[in-house]
This record gives sequence, structure tokens and C-alpha cells, in this order.
Amino acid sequence: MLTNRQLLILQVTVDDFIQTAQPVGSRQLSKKEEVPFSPATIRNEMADLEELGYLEKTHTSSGRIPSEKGYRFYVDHLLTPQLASSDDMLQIQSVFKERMVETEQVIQKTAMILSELTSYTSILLGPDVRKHRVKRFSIVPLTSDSAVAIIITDSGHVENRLFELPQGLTASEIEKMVNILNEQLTGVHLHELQNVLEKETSVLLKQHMGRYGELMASFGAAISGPQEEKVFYGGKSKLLHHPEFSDLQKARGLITMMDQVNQISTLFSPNQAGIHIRIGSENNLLEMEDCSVITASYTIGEEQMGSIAIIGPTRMDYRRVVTLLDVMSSDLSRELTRILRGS
Amino acid sequence: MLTNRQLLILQVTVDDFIQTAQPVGSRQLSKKEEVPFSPATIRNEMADLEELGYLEKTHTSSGRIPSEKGYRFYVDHLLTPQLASSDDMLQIQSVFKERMVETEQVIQKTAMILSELTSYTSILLGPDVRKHRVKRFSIVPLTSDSAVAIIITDSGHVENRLFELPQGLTASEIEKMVNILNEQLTGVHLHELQNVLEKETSVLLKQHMGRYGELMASFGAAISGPQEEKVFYGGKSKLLHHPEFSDLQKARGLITMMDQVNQISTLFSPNQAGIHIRIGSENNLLEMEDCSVITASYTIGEEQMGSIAIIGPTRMDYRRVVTLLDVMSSDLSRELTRILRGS
DNA sequence: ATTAGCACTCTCAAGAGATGAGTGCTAAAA
DNA sequence: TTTTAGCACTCATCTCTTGAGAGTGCTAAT
Repeated sequence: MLTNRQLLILQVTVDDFIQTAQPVGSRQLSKKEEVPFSPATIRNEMADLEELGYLEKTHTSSGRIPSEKGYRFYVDHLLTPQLASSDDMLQIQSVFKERMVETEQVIQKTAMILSELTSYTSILLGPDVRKHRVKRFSIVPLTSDSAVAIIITDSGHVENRLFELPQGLTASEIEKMVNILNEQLTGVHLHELQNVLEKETSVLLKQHMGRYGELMASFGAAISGPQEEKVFYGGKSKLLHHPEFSDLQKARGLITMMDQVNQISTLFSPNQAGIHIRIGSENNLLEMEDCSVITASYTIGEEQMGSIAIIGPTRMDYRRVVTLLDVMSSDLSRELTRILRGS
Repeated sequence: MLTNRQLLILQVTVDDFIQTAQPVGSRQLSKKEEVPFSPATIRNEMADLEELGYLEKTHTSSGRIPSEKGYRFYVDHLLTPQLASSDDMLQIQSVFKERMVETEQVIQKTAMILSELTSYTSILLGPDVRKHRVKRFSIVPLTSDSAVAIIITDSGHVENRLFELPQGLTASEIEKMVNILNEQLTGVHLHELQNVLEKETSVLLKQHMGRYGELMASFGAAISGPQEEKVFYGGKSKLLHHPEFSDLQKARGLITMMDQVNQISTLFSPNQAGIHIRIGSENNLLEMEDCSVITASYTIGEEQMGSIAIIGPTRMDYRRVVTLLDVMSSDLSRELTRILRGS
């Protein structure tokens, strides 16, 4: 168990390092009002904190910097909540002032403002399409052998896929098919779609349609295709402005990683409420060794819909980011709910 | 007018610099078989070429590097066409082997392969939506006061927008509206849509609809909203691996620029056939001072539809990129035409 | 338990050669 | 007249040294 003095020194050390990005020395610390001890005392305490694994040195005679364990402790025990500054609040309001009607626009703008306010990179995962329900089906033939299938969800999201049409299908057959689909599938979750289609709807369709097999092969494949969450970035280049990435090697790694969408999802905790912080190697990604990720999620109505993440250096301003993310996620939830449930 | 010997030396100098990224010296050049002159002779010629503005020195006693004017001359007069290697051809075929049905997939994959083959960054502008024609309109009410408008184009592209519904509009009124829209607007170019809607269709709608004014305010705004070309990137980080961007300052600038979609469009020449090369400052963008952009375009059927661009350092392998772009743009055109016009 | 003092360690920046690649110029060779 | 050899000179780069500065650990005094 740490003594109060050790807690104080750890806190001030982390705070200082977050601000300056420079290793903090004992003399420097003792000058601060909050720390009424002599450099020698501080040195002793720091040596103990280092032994316990909370602090590190960059070289034998440098000041100390927080270790991952140090950040973890700081985040878990020393992070006092804080109200968002009125300045920040104003900026956040501005996102929602325009009363946009497209969810994508709102999310994109949220991403931008977040990265603007934090000077880190933000990633927003778009609404999880698979949780939406079918509102309406539609099939529009394009040529004699291709058509586009359209699914409108209750949230106003529109999915569309091209698929091949078997030869000789008549317009009235297609119409019949659309009717059956609408009757049978309205209200079904998108992620259950394939299932229901195969098990239940197929029986009905088989009765009413010629060339059932061919049709379902291409239609089924089309609508059960990948429904990925869309990824929105804010300020991809912001990260490069922090001194920890003045190493080109690391900068390259990060940029490369951000271009690989599949890697991104590993950064998000399984969609759960509240704010989560992953520090450095906790991200299980080599490129993210020097980064921390703070995630939150937003809801539409009552349901978890998507996630918000801020990526910054491990030496990031956790307090500020947590505060902003907290405000932002609830504001975003409110706004999206307004759009989709009516104002 | 340049002598033959000057042409030779300029060509070899540019070729060599493109390969090695090192200033090329006279001694080094004279070792090559193609250049049967002594270093001293080459020095004299190089001095002349420098005076004419085709070559530069990085410092007083360094070898020469091509100036922008040098690259321009090289590209305009010294670039002998070349057949794509069979290895490259194989790679390119692989994009189209899978017979994908979604245009976006094809374009995205094209972007990826291009950047893979060139080790530069590729940008593909998606099909210009405004050139597509309306195939079908659809309106799906979501709540009592909002609906989603859907436009399906003849190319299978689907545009959708949320808009607000005036209170008390009945389902049959909406149906009537959709019918009118389909009758009147089918076959209209998307970029003429707003025009036709206001001038012609509005008369009809006014006769049959209650609350015409309110409805058109929000519906009109929705469907005439921005229809931007989608931008696809391949290998955003590839650029960072070239030595000219080991300067962090420049790297940052580039990455930042690529995130600003509006800047991207300035890189493309007005959509015209053939291959265009812009070197360094010809791009009129500060961040692109050290980059060249090579653009081509692809067609669907007969019509110019979108553009392909490769961004590399000014010291890029022009010959190779031009060749690849040539092959790729015609292959992409063929494939997209197949998808949309039926195989 | 705390602090002052001191020797020690390490980084960083500036300066001094040394090296090497390359140039321009001049005079000799072709 | 054109080409080439030779030579002095320039500049970037690498390495080594040096000194300053910041910080530490340890010991002894408070």
C-alpha cells in the first residue's frame, strides 16, 4: 500500500509529465507548492516508487517517467472527475446546433470536433447495422439479368446490394417476391435476416416462385453479405504532432495501422456502457505500444449502438479526454435518438 | 535545342536519380556503358544542362538532381512507352478474377493493387453520380414526421436521404407523390434533378398534394443535397516509406492533406481522357511540392465516369506508373461496364 | 524522519578534424 | 575544335572531444 506522500508524488509526477513530456526530476518537483518536501526526500520516495514499478527512468541519471503500471494506477485511483469547461461545452453544442438529419453527418462531425478539442485522433464506429430491424424491402431490376436489392431499416439506414437475376423472371414474380419478403421479414433484426430467410421465408417463396434455387443463391448471398460497421475518423494526422511520434518509424506504423480497418476493431472493448481505458501494451498491438485508447459508447433509445474512441499517446491528458468523451457520448446519443425517434 | 549527348546525359541522370534517390555525379555516370564519355566531359555537359535549368545541385559540390523543368522535359520527351511486365499483368488480372458485383468493391480493390504495385499512394474517384440517371424513386416513412427518400440510378447506385414529413400527410398521398416522381423523373440525370423537380414536376405535385410547400422545402433540400464523388484510397502510408518524406514536417503535411477531401479534388485535372502528369508545384499545393500526380480516367460504356490518380514523390518511376495506369484504367473500365451493362 | 552536500552518471550541443564525393577550371592530348 | 587528365577547392557527413546541465544515489548531519 502506498503512503499518502507517495500517492501525492506519483500524482504530481504523472500530471507534470503529461503536460511537459519531459522526465520529471526531484528538484523540479520540490519547487511546486503542492509538494513541500526537499529534493532529497522526493528522490527517496521516487526510488521507492520505481522499485514498486510505478515509475521508470529513461537513463541512469534522468528524471522519472510513469510506467504503464504507473499510468494504470493513476487512471484507476488518482483521476478525479472534472466538469467540462464552458468553452468546451460551447464547441460541443455547436455540433448539434445545425440540426442535421443524417446520422452519418452527425457522427462525422462529432469525430472532427472530438479530435479538434483533444488534439488526438478520434475513431467513431457507426451504428451497428445488425441491430437494426427491417422496415421495408425493395427490389429494382436494372438489366435483364441484374437487380439491386434494397433494405430500409427502422433507423432510416439503407443497405443495398447488386445481385444477378435468373433469366426469364417476370416483373410480377419479382413483385410477388417483394411482397412476401416485406410480409415475412419486416421487424426482423438484420443479423437474423439470413437465418429467417433460409428457415421460414424460403418455404413460402418456393411455393410462389419459379427458378427458386438460382434466385436464392444470388439474392441470399447478396443480402447476407458483410454488414460492417462504418468507421469514421477525426484528425488522423493529429497524432503525428505529439513528440512521441517524431520517430518516423513509429509514425509510419500508426498511419499504416489506421488504414487497416480490421485492426481497428480490436481497439474497441466489446460494446459495453461506460468509459474504458487501455494503456500501451494493453491494446495488444505492437504499433500501439506508445498509445492509449479511451472508449465510450453511444446509444439510440435504450440500445448500445456504436462506439467512440480517442487514440493518444500513453502520455495523454486522461482527465480531459474522459470528461469530453463522457459529455460527447451522451450528447451524441441524445441527438441520434432525436433524429431517429422523432424530435 | 539540346544536343543528342545532352539528351542522353539528361535521360540517364534522371533515370539514375529515380532509382537511387542520390544526387548523381559525373564520375559515377561515366562508368555506365551507355555513357562513353569521361567525367570531365560529362561535367561540362551537366554544367550546361544546369544553366538551361534542367538540373540542380543540392549544394555547391554535390552531384546533380533533376529540376522540375528537368522532370517535365523527361516526361514529355524522354519517356519511351513500355509494356507492362507479365508479372504485373498477372497481379492486375487478379483484381477482376473474382467477378465481384459491387462497383465499390472493384474500385476499392483496384486502389489497393495499384498502390501495392507502385508502392505509391493511389486515389480513385468513384463514379460521378451526377451523370447517372434516375431509375426509380421510393419514399419510406419512418416515423410520423420523417421519411427516407431513395433514388436508384440506372447504374445500380442507391442514394438515400432522410427528410422531415409535414404533419398529417397520408400514406396514399405519399404513394401518389412517389408515382408522380417516378413518372416524371425517370431517366433524368441526377445533376438536373433539382432543376426538373422545381420547374416541371412541381406543377403536377402542387395539384395533387396537400401541404405542398412544407413538403417540398424538406424533400427538395434532401434530394438536391451534395452528391459527392466518393474517394477511395490505396496505401495512404506507402508514401511515407520514400526517403523524401523522412522529414517529419513534410510527412505530416501530406497526411493532413489527404484527410481533407476537398483538397483532393484539386489534384485531378478536369475529367478528360488520357494520362496526365503534374509535377511538384504544378499541383498548386504547398504540401505537394515534392510530389507528382499521374491521373487517368475510366469509363463506363462510352462515358467518362471517374478518375484514377497515383501520388508519388517527384522522383517517381514515371515510366512504370504510366504503364500500369494505362492498363489498369482500361481494365477497370471494361470490368465496370460488364457489371453495369450486363456480362 | 528529513535534509544538505557531494561525487558521479548520462544526455545534449557545439566544435574540431578527417574523409570522401563531387565540382570548376586550366592545360594538354586527340 | 573537342575531349580529357590533373589539381585545387568545396561541402556534407562521420567521429571524437569537450563542457555544461540536469539528475541521481549515498552519506552524514540535523
